[in-house]
Order: sequence, then structure tokens, then C-alpha cells
Amino acid sequence: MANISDVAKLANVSVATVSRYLNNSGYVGKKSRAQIEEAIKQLNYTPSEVARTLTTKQSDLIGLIIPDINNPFFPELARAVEDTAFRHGYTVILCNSDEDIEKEQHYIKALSKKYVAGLILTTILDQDNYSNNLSIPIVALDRPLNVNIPTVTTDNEKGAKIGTQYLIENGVSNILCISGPKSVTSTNLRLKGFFKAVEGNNVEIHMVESKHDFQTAEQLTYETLQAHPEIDGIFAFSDASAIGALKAAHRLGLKVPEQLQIVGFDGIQMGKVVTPSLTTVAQDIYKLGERATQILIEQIEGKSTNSFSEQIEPQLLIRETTKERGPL
Amino acid sequence: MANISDVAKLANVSVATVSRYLNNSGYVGKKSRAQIEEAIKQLNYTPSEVARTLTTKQSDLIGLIIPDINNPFFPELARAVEDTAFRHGYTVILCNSDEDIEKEQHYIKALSKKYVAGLILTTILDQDNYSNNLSIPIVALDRPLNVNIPTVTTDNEKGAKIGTQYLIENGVSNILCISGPKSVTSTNLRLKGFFKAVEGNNVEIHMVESKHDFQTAEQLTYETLQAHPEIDGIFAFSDASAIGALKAAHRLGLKVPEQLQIVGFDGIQMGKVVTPSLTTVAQDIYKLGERATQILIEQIEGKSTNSFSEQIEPQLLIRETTKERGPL
DNA sequence: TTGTAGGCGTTATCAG
DNA sequence: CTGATAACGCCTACAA
Repeated sequence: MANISDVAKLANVSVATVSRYLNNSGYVGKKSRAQIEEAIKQLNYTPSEVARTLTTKQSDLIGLIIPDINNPFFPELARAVEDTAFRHGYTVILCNSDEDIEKEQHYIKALSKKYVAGLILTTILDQDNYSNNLSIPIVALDRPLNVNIPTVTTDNEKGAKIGTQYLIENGVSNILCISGPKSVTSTNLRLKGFFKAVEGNNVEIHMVESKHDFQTAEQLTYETLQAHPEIDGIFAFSDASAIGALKAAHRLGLKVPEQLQIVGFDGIQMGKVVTPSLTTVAQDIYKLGERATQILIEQIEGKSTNSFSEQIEPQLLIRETTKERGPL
Repeated sequence: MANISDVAKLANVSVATVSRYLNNSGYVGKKSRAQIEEAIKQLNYTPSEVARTLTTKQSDLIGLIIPDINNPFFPELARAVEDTAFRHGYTVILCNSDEDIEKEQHYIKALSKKYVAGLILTTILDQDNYSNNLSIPIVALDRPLNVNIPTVTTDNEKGAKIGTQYLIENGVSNILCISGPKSVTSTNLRLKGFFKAVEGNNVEIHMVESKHDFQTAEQLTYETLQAHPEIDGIFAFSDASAIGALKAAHRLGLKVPEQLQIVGFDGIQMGKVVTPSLTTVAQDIYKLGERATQILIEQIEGKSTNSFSEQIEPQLLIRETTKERGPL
């Protein structure tokens, strides 16, 4: 593999000139430029990222930390991040934190040792003052970290509110709310929205906390529904949980939506394919990932110095687990 | 951040000695050793992977190329690879090839420029003589590349055979086979198994080729079932397709398994949660990923020079989309 | 505009 | 056992 000095030799210039050409820094004469281009082509030269990283302390890597790739929400998100990063010439390293703060810290350290250019952190812990002692750009996805860190989120409170309201409008009077882990910011925001919607309406509520995972939610729902057969509506904080709940309902022989209505949260692909298809508060998952990545890259490349945040509107997708059927 | 020469100074030895200590190469006196350890601790020193990579041309990165993370089979696989890699001190970079050979080539190039220590390639193209002109270890997952490249696969032919047989034993006489892309080796193997099972039995067959994706399979199945209402069994080459097919059946008002029996392939988590739960030919997904990674790491670390392959047995998981219900 | 030379942090060779 | 020192491939003052 040819290196920069091979190119320099062939082009009859110095390595400095080649370097300047490569990085668009400083002057490069017209003639030199032409020779360099020719040499590069002939040698099929590409600069070594590693050597570059060694001097500049910055690579083309972007670290993406998610809780668990087995929650279908995250592959969709990851895909958006990857696509966007790829389009801009970055490579992403994906890490599963398993909602474990130590594991997360470990990854952050490992990644920063690799001189990743930036980091995208998704929902984990509700930390008011997460301090960015790293010198690299960070953007938070779905989890506001602190004022200085740009954040891309769905309006969680609003989403939970409209989902819950829809249930109530559809005649539900005894709701089971399957929340996510309380340690997560978005959970608390959704909780707030849920309570706002419920307030003043004469509905009874039951609360359970579940991981965003089919099995857990199914089991929890099964037990709760058995203990409280009067429940006629479920609002779940993730589609994964909602689908688990749907399964529990089936096992109990409950007709959905006739006897039990269900609304999820997320808008994952899978919601369309279960039967009955899932009514849900959809996040614009792709956009979430895309915007986060774009913002990160802007920060990395210094195009925007002021960190700003973005909130994306959720959208109620009415499908078949609720009574008022809208268009698919 | 301290570097190796800081450590050397503090420990009163040369950088060479520190390096030897770090890499367990060559002798290091007892006293030097102690001083070095002390210095490292005091300075909180960790060697720079980048600099190391620059000289050794080998990083701690493992590249994993999959077709598409949105097929639920792959997140599960990726998770297994990541976990295993992590345990051995490697970091994985995940790339989506979208079943596009150019994109795959692009990634392979990009990854090798990063001096990844090894590569794990999953199902894409059926290439008899894939030539490994890279100098790094590769293992093929789910796709045999060539004799010189270790491969970890499920016994696809056998899997397809037992799945199909089971359908036939359950009285199905008109089967729709939803295959995967024909360009993929595993598809062809499964096709072979399917035909073996069918052979000699008096069953009619219909074939369609689908991506392993809910929507596509659903649409295709919907059309086929409409044109051929006599079909009473479906064997799909992936759970994703099977679940899409299940959805199509629901839309057509077909009772599963009474009127239509369905068997999938893969054994993804999601199969358990749909209703009715999916009978499937399960691969040991975690083990597949784990073994591939272990073998790769053995190659990387030179512990095993001879490349060997492994085949993992599939297992029929009888659930509710077929008539003979076994235990869950 | 261009070239020289030092440095980024390690590893590896080769004398001591 | 240990220590100089030359790579590795690139960037960037600084000088010309």
C-alpha cells in the first residue's frame, strides 16, 4: 500500500504539499495539484486513517450506545444513524449498554480511547447533570442529558397524553398503564402525559413497570389482567410491551379491541404485522436517528457551535387494537 | 494522557522495557516490573490503541457485515457476536450490506483500511469461489464461502426437510413455499431440503420468492392465497416471512392452524409472541454468533491455524401455527 | 507556493 | 535483562 511519500516522490513534490492537497489546507499550485492527482490515481493511494488519527486525535468513528438491540425500536433507530453516518463518511460503532450505567461508562471510555469523533447516547439514565468531561461532541437521543448537550427527542409527554386520551375517548374506563423503567427520563415524561390525560376523567388506573420487552410485559399483563378482569384498556410505553400485552390478552381469551383496547408507543414496523395490528403513538424513528446524527456531525465539523435541541412530534396511528378504526 | 515514555521515565527504565512489559514479549526484570507497574498505576496509563495499530497493522476491531438489521434474526445474531467479542476484548463494527454486493465490497475495503483484526460475513451471495485476498481472518456465518474459510452454519437442508415433513405429517397436501432470495446459499440448501421432503409424497406445491421481510412476504402470500385457496400449508424460509404470511392469512379470514398451517425458519424471539405463536425450525442463533466469533478470535490470535467449519443442528419448535400442538 | 523536520505513541531490531 | 533508535504514515509549524 502506497503512502504519502510515495505519492510525493511520484508527483515530484514534498509530502507537505501532498498533505495540504489532501486536507485542502494551505496553498497548492496548479501544476503540483495536477501531478499529485495523477500520482494518487496511479498508485491507487488512500490516506491511512490510523496515522491520521494518531496525529489529529480524531477518527471518522461515531459511537452509538443503545440499551439493547433486541428491543425492535433500536435496530430501526440504529439503521437510521448508520445510514446517515455512512452518507457523511463516518462509521458507527454500536454498543449495547443493557441499561447498565457501568457498562455504559465502560463503553464511553473505550470509545473515547479510539478517538471517536462523537457519541450518540440513547435512553438510559435520568441524570440531571450529566457532565460531559469528554472533549468530544455528544448528542442525546431520546434522553435529555443537560442543557449543554443537544438532544433529539419525541415529545414524550404529549405522545402519552394523546395516546391515553384516545383510549378514554373510546370509552375505556379502567386503564392499565404499562410504563417503562422509571430510571429513564422518557418514562417519566410519558408518565406525566398519562396522568394529565387521566386527570379529571372518571377512570380507574392500574400501574405496572416493565422492561420494554415482550416476555416481561406479557407476564406482567397476564397477572394483572387476571387479578383485575375489569380492566378494559391498556396504554403501554413501548410497542414491545404492547405486543406482549396483546399476547397476554389472547392467552386469557380476551377479545381485542372488543373487550380490551390497547395502545402502544414507538411505531415500530412490527406493530403493523401483529394481529390485530397495533394502535400506537408513533415516533418518527428514522428522523430521530437521522437528525441526531446530522446534528452530531455538524458539531464534529464545527459548522454549528451552539448546541441546540430538537423535538419531534409524535403521531397517533390508529389501527386495530382500538375500537374506532381509522384508515390503516 | 500519559504515554509510554512518561511511564518509562517515572519507572526509571526505557520505553523498550515498558513495551516489553506491556506485551509480555521478552524479558523484564523483577525490579523493573515492579517499578513499571507502580508508574502505570500512578499515571493511570493505558496504551494508545491507535499508535499500536499504526505499527502493528492490527486493531481490536471486528467487522460484522449483515444484510439488514431490520430483519429480527440479525439483531439477535449481532448481539451474540458483540457479547462474545466484548468478552475477549474486541469491539465490533456492524455494517448493513442490504444484500448489495457493491456495498459489501465497499465495507470490506473500508474495514480493512481500519485494520480490523477479522471479519464476520453473513448470508449474502452464493459465490463458489469467494477469494480472500485480504490478509485477515474471515469467518462466514450462515454462508459457506469456500473451503479455506471457516464457516458456521445451521444444517439448512436438514432444517427445511424436517419443517416440511412436519407439515406433511400434519396432513397438509398443498404447500406454499416462501423461499428467500435465490442468490443466497442458505436459500438453495433449504430449497433442496424442501424438495427432498416433498418428493414421493402426493402434495402439490407453489413457490414464491420473497425477501425476509414482513411486508413483502405478507403481500406475496396474500396474492398467492387468493389465487389458490386450496393451499393448506405454508413453509417459509424465515420467521419474518412466516409472520408476514400469518398476517396475510388473518386478512383473508383464514383460521390458523385449522385451515392453514404455517411453519417458519429461524427461531427468533418474536415467533413466540405472535398469535398464534409460530411453529418454526429454530436455529440456535446465539450459538451461531458465539461460535463464529470464537473461531474468528482463535484465528486472529493464531491459536488455531487450520480453518475448520461447524454446523449447528436446527430444532423443530412446535407451537400453535400447526395442528399437532406440542408443549410450548 | 513549497519544502524540511519534528512529533503523535508504539513496536521491533540490535547492540550492549 | 535492558536501552537506543528506527520505523509506522501523516500533520503542521516554520523557514525558504
